Amino acid sequence: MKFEAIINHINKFANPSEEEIQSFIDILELENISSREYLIKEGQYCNYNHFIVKGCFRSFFTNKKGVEKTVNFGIEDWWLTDFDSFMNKTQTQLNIQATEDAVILKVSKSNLDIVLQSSLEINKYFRVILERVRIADQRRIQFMFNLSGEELYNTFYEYNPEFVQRIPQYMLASYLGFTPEFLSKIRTKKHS
Amino acid sequence: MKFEAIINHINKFANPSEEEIQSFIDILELENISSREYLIKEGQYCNYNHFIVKGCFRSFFTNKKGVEKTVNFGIEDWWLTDFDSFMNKTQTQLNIQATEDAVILKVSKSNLDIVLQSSLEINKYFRVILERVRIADQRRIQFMFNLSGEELYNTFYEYNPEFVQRIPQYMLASYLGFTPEFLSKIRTKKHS
DNA sequence: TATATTTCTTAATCTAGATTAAGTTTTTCT
DNA sequence: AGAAAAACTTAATCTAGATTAAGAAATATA
Repeated sequence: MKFEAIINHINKFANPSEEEIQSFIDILELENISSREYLIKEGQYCNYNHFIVKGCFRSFFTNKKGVEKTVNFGIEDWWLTDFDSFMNKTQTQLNIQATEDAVILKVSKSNLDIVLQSSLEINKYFRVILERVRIADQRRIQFMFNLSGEELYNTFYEYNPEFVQRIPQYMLASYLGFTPEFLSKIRTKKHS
Repeated sequence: MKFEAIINHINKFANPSEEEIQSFIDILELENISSREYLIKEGQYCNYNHFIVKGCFRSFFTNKKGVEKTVNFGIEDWWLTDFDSFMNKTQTQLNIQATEDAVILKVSKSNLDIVLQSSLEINKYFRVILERVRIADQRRIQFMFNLSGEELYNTFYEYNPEFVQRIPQYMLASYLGFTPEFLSKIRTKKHS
């Protein structure tokens, strides 16, 4: 059923009782999102955290020159939100957009806070996830520092071959921190 | 006394009982670190997380060309470790070094896990801290994408004027992602 | 199945920041 | 206080990747 993915995910990182699972499930809202639809848009208040059951999203902002910069991707079993807006109730600078038809489970900050007030294991679940996100962020920062554009692409391709097929190249270029033209140059080089 | 800083910090983000605080305090080890001493070195297993009571640290790795790249700084009231090594029991690629005489409280993974097994509020404390770290990491990634070297320096200076005095410029340059020579150029421009 | 829109490629030119190298200033240690 | 080490500056040259522009493929829509 519809909560299978999230329950499996929770059980992978914590050991909640039936009641703890139930209290969490009760506050989730299922939603279908079409390709290119937005979960949140720049300027809004991001009151939800979103668990991706199916599909792919990107978060991006538009810089001074009007160029879209992809900050993150999210696929199945990832949580996606703008934490700054979600936690601090500030206006978000990010857009989160579906890159394909998707299904999500969303949870509001206020409901989540209530559950986190009384459930040790749900706290643990989010703590562990955040630890893993921290590791990923640190690794990404290290890569950005250490690798040339070409090495970044090759490394990304090596670890996520199927994902490269799943998204437009210009989004990947933006995520890796360079222009689509330069990515095109790299790919020509690689495949010849 | 010696646990004042950490207790205040915990109470800022969670609401632990006396017993929860005590169970956590019991597993902390106080340590004095001299300037330039290492908390961990590349190749070691990083079994501790470190809370900085006093002083300043930098974490860095050495790239293929032998150049040191500063990944993070930590000052009073920050936790510092290599999460990848700490969580996954892998060899760390990072060095964590004191940039001035320091006092830390360290906690081993195994002891921390025991406390986290039974204390909701200590789980919450670390979850909330990690949420804040996530926000900082995301902001940093956005800055790295969006700002020129000069803008990066000016922004950093604006938000951390006192900190710029506290560390050698070449570490800051490395943290911001460019060379000390380029930072020198920027500063000449700024102050003339 | 044709047309419009989006995405990708190629190539010429340009620029932010790297590299190298030498000299200067500051800090540390005895 | 003096020597050695560490940190910072300046300037010339070089390069990875940006920018601009125009055309070609691929996808979506009618």
